[in-house]
Amino acid sequence: MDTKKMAKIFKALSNPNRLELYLKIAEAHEASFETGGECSVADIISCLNIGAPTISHHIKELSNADLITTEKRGKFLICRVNEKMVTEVSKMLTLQQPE
Amino acid sequence: MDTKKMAKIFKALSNPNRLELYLKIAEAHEASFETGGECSVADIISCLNIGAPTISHHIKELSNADLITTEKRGKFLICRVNEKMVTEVSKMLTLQQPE
DNA sequence: GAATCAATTCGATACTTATCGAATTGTAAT
DNA sequence: ATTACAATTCGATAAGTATCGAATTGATTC
Repeated sequence: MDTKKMAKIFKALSNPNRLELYLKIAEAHEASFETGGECSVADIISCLNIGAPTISHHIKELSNADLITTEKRGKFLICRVNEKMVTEVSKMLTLQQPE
Repeated sequence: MDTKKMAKIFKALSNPNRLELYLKIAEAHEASFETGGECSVADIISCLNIGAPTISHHIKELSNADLITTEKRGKFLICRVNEKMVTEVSKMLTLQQPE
């Protein structure tokens, strides 16, 4: 991964509200027994105190950085973490060699 | 670590030039046999194509986010990665439990 | 098809910030 | 003390962005 792409990923996580979005999605991913590993935008809106347009914008940034994937299901937009990307970034941060 | 602090760390890495600064310092850290694990601001200036004032600013941001530590030695400012912080962030990113 | 709810788009605003050149401080060498 | 070099501070500018309210699209239900 080049540094430009890497910087984009960190930028996506650099806003406190957006980071909370990511963490919420990541928590749903961890608690996959209860949640199925997924999390709708509506869930996020109801638990964070910011407007829907802003959240929509943030979701797009996370998705654009390939940190999450999204899937439209009926009225809802379902979000999941892109586990592969996240672990890759985590390793680059600590300069670990890819396997 | 709270999300605000975490966001600050990611913000520090969200600028491509600043990320290159960090990676340069981190590489010196890895290659500690040759470099002693350290890296001066002068080194960085000579290998990146941006002005000294900008670099000074970036160094301060990295340091402010506790990603690096600095130490004045003679005319030079010596930078090192704060390994502890980096591994902690890396774990939070992937939601690993602290040990 | 009217009403409802999820989500997005649009336009505007206020705020932040990356970068620069010029000037300054601080340290070391001559 | 003068010169030289490392780094910082200052002031300015241009670009980016987080957020909002209003309006819109798209899907579901009645």
